[in-house]
Amino acid sequence: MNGLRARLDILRCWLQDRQPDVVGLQELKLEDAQFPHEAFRELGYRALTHGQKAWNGVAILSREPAVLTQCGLAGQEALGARLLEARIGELRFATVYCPNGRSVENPEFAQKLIWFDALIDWVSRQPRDDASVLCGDFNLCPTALDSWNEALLHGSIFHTDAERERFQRLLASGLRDLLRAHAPELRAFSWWDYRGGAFHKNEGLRIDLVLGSAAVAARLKSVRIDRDFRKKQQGFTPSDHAPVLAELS
DNA sequence: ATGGCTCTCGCGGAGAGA
Repeated sequence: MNGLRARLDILRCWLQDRQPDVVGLQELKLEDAQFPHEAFRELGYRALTHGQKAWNGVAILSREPAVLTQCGLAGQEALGARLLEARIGELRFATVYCPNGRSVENPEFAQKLIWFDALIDWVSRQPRDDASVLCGDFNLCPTALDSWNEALLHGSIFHTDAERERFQRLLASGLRDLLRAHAPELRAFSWWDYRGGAFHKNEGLRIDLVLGSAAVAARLKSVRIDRDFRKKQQGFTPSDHAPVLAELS
């Protein structure tokens, strides 16, 4: 996202073009009082928000009424506003902005792992038979297939065994990586660095994921990464992340 | 990738992102 205020125009284009029912947003970089509810209301969406000044921040947009069920990850508030969950009809929908970690040597990396442990605890306590979705910016590549250059980057940030072990524990708690459920061997990225022409060289990472419970996976029709919106749209600067779209029956 | 963009805060340039 890189800031909702800076990306509101291109987000509006995307909502109008793709017409999603429910959306998870990450990296709002604004306080709740600054959230542009009216802009979304005009497009038919209501919003739940968990923001903070300048950094982080998550939101859920929906056409149907949403009931807030979780705001923030318990015990991890010091790492910022990074988790929000709501019930929308029969669907439990959570979105996360997982910590970056900066580098393996940085103290923030250890904090990232602890944050993931808290996320796994929270997910593990949820009912197994729910239709539930957990989506967002996970700031890790689940497997070698999800990186443009595993040989170069293995062991560095997003590519460590410690991060991947956390991700496997999330899956073990009863979630499927929906893009992999739909396309086990597909090489597809969701993020490309702004610098050095990385997008045009397809030097990207798949770090933006939609996870779903068995009940959701059974209803899965398609998942795709909306690469077109990593490009400039109507003169509006894109995020360095592309949206990920999952279609359920 | 030893950091070549693009944000935020706040009025210059530092810090964060991934």
